[in-house]
Amino acid sequence: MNLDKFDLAILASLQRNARASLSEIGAEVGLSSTPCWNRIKRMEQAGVIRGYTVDLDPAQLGYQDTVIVHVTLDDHSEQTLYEFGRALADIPEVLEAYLVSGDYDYYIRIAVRDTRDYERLLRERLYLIPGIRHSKSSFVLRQLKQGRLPLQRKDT
Amino acid sequence: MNLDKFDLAILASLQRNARASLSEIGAEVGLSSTPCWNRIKRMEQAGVIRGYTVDLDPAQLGYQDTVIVHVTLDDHSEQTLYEFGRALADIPEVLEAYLVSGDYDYYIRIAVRDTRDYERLLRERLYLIPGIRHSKSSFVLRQLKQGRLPLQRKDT
DNA sequence: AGTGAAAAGGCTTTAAC
DNA sequence: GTTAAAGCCTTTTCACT
Repeated sequence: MNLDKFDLAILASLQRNARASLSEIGAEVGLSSTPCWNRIKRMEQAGVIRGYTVDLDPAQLGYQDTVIVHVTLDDHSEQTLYEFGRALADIPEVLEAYLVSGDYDYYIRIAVRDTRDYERLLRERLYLIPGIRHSKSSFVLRQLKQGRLPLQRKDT
Repeated sequence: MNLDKFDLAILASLQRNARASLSEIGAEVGLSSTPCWNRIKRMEQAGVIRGYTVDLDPAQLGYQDTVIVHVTLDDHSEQTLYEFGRALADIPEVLEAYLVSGDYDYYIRIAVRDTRDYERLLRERLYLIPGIRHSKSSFVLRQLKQGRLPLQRKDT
């Protein structure tokens, strides 16, 4: 899908505030609300826009800690991978999970209420998944950055 | 801040669709639009709601790959940490950065257009940051999960 | 606290450029 | 592709429970 500078400006505006009104967005990007609406619908249809969500403060919702877990599986068959993905999908505290190249097979980021909750999660959920050969946890001491996808034209 | 089941239901609704109207949210949670509006404003004020954003498809915006970089710094002084955080903040492709316990000091997730872009980023941006002792990159082969913070009462 | 109504404003469509 | 205008729906306030 081809996106011009107005589309990218609209996306950047939505990244900053997805609940802004169409006239606010239009004023930001230099367009009236009608073309903004048309462009947004087009991008939703095309799947460039996957949805709109809210940025919440984990600490105020009881999640004091973030843990990054590295996991290696016993074998690398498609079936094992699939089952591992399914098992992770069932654990609500798992916020991100990546299959990666390199020493470890998976990087998983989980939100935990505290260290007790972390211990419970590992014992009662993660370690019950069959096929885990090895895992290593790192507690997040500080989040240094939470960025948004940079939006600019490829040819600039 | 104390959140009751209605607050949590409103947040869950906003997680699913942050652009829903107040009447839609109200219908979902079993309230009229007025108390929904009041509760949302209260949660925005309190910082539970940090903002509203859009979920975009990175591939359609030209970012085909995700790389996770582990970085160790030369020393662990607060000043070095601060400067490293500042430098990362200036790199738009850095989407997440965590200071962690364990073998490595930082986990960084970056969005790259392709392997050439990755090489450029490392050489022209990341490796120019002073104080890096060691780093290791892992390419993401597949994203297995992208979850949202679980929202439920602590006492249930 | 919540509801419902009313005013103000914004969204979405149609039509015209 | 754009803008302008019309009708409708939503947001927001307010009075009342």
